[in-house]
Amino acid sequence: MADKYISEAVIRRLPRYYRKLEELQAAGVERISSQELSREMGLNASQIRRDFNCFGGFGQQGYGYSVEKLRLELQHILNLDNTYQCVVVGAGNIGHALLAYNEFQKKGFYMKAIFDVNPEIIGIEMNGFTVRSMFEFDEFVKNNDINVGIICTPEDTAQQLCDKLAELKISAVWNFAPVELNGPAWMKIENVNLSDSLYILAYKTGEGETVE
Amino acid sequence: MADKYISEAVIRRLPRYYRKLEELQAAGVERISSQELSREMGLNASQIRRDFNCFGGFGQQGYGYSVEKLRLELQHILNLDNTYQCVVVGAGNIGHALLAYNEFQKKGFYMKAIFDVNPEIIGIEMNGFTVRSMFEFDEFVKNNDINVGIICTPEDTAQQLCDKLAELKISAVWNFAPVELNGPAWMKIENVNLSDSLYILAYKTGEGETVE
DNA sequence: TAGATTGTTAATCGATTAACAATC
DNA sequence: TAGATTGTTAATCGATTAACAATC
Repeated sequence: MADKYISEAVIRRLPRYYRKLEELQAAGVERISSQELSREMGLNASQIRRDFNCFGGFGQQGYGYSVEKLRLELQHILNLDNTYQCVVVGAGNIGHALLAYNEFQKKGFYMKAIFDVNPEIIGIEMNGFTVRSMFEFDEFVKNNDINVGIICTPEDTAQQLCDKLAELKISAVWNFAPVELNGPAWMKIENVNLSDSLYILAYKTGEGETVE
Repeated sequence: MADKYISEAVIRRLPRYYRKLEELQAAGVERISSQELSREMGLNASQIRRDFNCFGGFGQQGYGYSVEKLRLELQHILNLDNTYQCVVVGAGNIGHALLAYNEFQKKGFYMKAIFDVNPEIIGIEMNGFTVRSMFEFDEFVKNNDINVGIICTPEDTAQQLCDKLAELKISAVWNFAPVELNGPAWMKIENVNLSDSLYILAYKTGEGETVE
C-alpha cells in the first residue's frame, strides 16, 4: 500500500526529534516518556505521541519509549540509513563551504565533485577537489550514481540547472539560490533561502515595539 | 498601541512577497491584483489580501496593488530600510562564506568583523578581515554598534555564545549551529539548521514509494 | 455609471491539544 | 495486581479559503 499522507508540519519536526534522541542516547538515557520529551523540547506530549504514531507504535504502555529503538526508527524514517552521492554546482562561497563541511559526510551525504561555469576557477583545487567544468557534468553524474544535486549558483541560472538535474533524473535537490524552482513531481526540492531567513530576523527585530 | 499579533505562518510568507515584488518591479510591472499574484506565486488570492491587511490597506478597490508602493511597504514591514551591523563568530567554512557573501551587504546587513577562539587562525586574513580573538569581542561589540550576532561555532559552544550576546544586549541572532538556543524574550533568534534541512530532503527522497 | 477588485466577515479545513480506554 | 503511559478518539483552536458588501 502507499504511504499514508504525512503533513509538512510533522515532517519538519522529525529532524528535531532525531537530534534530541541522539543527544539523549549520548547522555546515556535509556528510556523516555512523551511527557519528559515534551518538557525537554517544549512541545505538547499528545503531539509527540501522535507524530510518532504516524509511522508506527514505537512505545510501550506504562513504560514509554526506548531511546535507542526510537532513534533507530527515526533514522530509518528519515532515510538516514542510506548514503547519498552529492554534487555541488557553483563554486562560490556557499558551494565551497558545503563541499568542505565534514558533518554531512558523517551523516552519509558524500560530496563527490564541484562544478562551475567560470573558466577562471575551473581547474583550481578546492578542499581536495578540482573544480570541474559544466561540460563534464552529464558524464560525471551518470558515471558516479549521483542522487543529490546542490544548487549554489546565482538565482538567474538556478532554474536552468534544475532542468538539467531533472533531465539527468536526479531526484533530490538542495537549493541555496533565492528562487522558487519548478521541477517534475518526482523531484524533491528543499530550499535553504538565506536571504529570506535574514529578512525574517530583520522583521522580528522590530516586533513587539509599540507603534502609534 | 501595541502591534497586533501576526502569526508565524504570515511572517514566513513576507520575504517571498517581497522578492516577487522586486522581480515584478524589475520587469516593469506597475500594478498587480491579488488574483494575478496568486497565480504567479501558487498561493490563494484571499490569503494574499488577508496577509497584506495584517499590516494595512495597501490596495485600491477595482485597481489592485501598485507594485512599487507595495514593495516599499513590505520593505518597511520587514525593517529592510534599516541597516544592521553584524559580527560573525566562528571562522570555519560557514562563517567564512557568510562573511564573504556580498548579497547581504547590498540589503543593509554589514559584516563588521569575524571572531574565533582558535589561536591557529586568529590573525589570519579572511576576505579583507583579520580574524579576531574572542578576547576582543566585548570591546568590539560595544564600540561598533553591533546589533546582529551570527553564530557559526560548533554546537557545543553555541549556547555559551548566545549567553554572551545576551549580556552584550545584541537583540538579533542568526544561528547556524544545529542546536535550539535559549535567550531572553527580547532576543530574536532565527535558526538556519542545515542538517535539519538535509534530513528533510532525505526523508522526502523516500516519500511516495510504496511500502509493504 | 458599470466593472473590477479590495477589505473583511463567514465557512471550512487541518493541526494541535485534551481526554481516556487499552495495555504493558 | 496497581500504576504508568501509550495509542487513539473527541474537542478545540487557528489558519486557510470562500463569499460578498464596500468602494474605487
